[in-house]
Amino acid sequence: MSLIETDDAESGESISLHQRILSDIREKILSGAWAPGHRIPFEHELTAEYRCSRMTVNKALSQLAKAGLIERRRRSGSFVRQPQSQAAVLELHDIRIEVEALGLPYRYERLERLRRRSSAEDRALLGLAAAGPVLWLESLHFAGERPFALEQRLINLSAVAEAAEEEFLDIAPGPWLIGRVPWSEAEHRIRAMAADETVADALDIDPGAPCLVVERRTWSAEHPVTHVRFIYPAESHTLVARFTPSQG
Amino acid sequence: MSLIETDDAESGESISLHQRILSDIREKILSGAWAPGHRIPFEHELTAEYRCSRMTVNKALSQLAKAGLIERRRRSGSFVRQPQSQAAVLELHDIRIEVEALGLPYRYERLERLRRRSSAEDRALLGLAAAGPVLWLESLHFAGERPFALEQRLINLSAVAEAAEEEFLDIAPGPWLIGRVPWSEAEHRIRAMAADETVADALDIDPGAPCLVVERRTWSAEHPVTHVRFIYPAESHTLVARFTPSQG
DNA sequence: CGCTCCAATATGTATATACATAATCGCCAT
DNA sequence: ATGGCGATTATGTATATACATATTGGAGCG
Repeated sequence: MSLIETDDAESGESISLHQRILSDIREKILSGAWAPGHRIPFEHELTAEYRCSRMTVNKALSQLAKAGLIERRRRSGSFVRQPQSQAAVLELHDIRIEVEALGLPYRYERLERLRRRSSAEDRALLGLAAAGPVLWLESLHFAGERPFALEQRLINLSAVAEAAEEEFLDIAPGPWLIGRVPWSEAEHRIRAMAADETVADALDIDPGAPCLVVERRTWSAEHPVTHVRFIYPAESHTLVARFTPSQG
Repeated sequence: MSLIETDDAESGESISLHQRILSDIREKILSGAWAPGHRIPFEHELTAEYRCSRMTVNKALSQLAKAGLIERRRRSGSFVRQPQSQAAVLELHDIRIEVEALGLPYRYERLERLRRRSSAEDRALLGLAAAGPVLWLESLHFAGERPFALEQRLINLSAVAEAAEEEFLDIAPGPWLIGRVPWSEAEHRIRAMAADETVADALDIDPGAPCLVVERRTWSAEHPVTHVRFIYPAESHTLVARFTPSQG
């Protein structure tokens, strides 16, 4: 139990009150129950509803505002903002961070791991001139219960020999590579794609449903290191890149 | 000035203390002054340094932790995490240039032009607080014979009054705006979408076909200027962003 | 009628305090 | 030595309070 006894019947959870307010409101917005433009209850009303102090409510609302889900206006209240789909920032390399930024529990699952000599297609993807050993990995990233992204990755074993020893069962290839291999150059390709049967199956969506595909090739000092393809269900994901010409 | 007088000589800024602590620490990390693994000062030390309460420091550190810049461990302190925040900045693209880079003849066609008072939806898209006049434009960009992209644009006439005089029959809104209105901030949202009937009709593709949607909001000195949505048929377009880590 | 100015109101930021929780350090007994 | 256990410590979350700030709506005046 927490500091204060909220004498809810439904509790049993050990999450903080702050987290509960946050996810309650987020759910109302994402489910569409509170449409864009809707005024969400005032802080003092939520204070009464959750029987907590204004600071706690304020912290939750401020967080939602910073996440871009709501907009706060003095003297007027807080309002649901436009986009249904939440933001994952293009700068983030790490899907775990993207998912956790959404306030959802993250889970990683390796589907397949295959060591082989590079095919012509592999070499095209990696930008390799000569044949050599590569590692093929397929994994799923979950946000809560739902698949968040399918990852298909090639690692050039000539550049990262140690990868051959790693099973990638407990750690995703992305975080593993970072820190081990400093990258000197990267290239992103972003496009839309209809889910084929394999992808639809993995992501638990309908075949033909639109997906966002982000492919990244990375080089370390002229040597191709990895090629990775992230496939996101369209409705679950929007890339956001925000920038100012001079300073952030 | 704020609630407390920090009697700094360097101030003059009206930013909150919380913001200052945040950006101070962020800067130390991003500049490399505090390397990954470095233990940043304890909350009570920062409390002394900034002459503020623990809550204020705590809020700033929690925020940095949520952003993934630092890691917090009970009884041990807070530590700098992996730095690699790579900004994948997309260029503000000019469709004419994209098309001509493909070696195809470019053509522009204005479909619709409507001056109106901003609806709630318009204000949400533009990020406007108050109502005011806006200009709605729908245009098609062709590569050779085929539609290359559908453009749907809102211009905030309170910020760019001259736009009301322009018909946009011979010049696309993008090039027109550039140079006339210096932008201070921009935000890209990229996602996949299934073409609805209107879009499918305009782009001459099948309804339900996957499309790449690029939305951009632009501000000029805090004032929302324009919101534009480019819709590309999936098979015709891939965004490419190539970059090297500038530093850190 | 329209303009100014003031009070009311909701959010923004900070304070001081309290207790919970997790991890570590060191003491002590076996 | 060594294994357990309590004290210490840093963070986590919540409280109540205070005052700042921006904006809206209305009263009052020319």
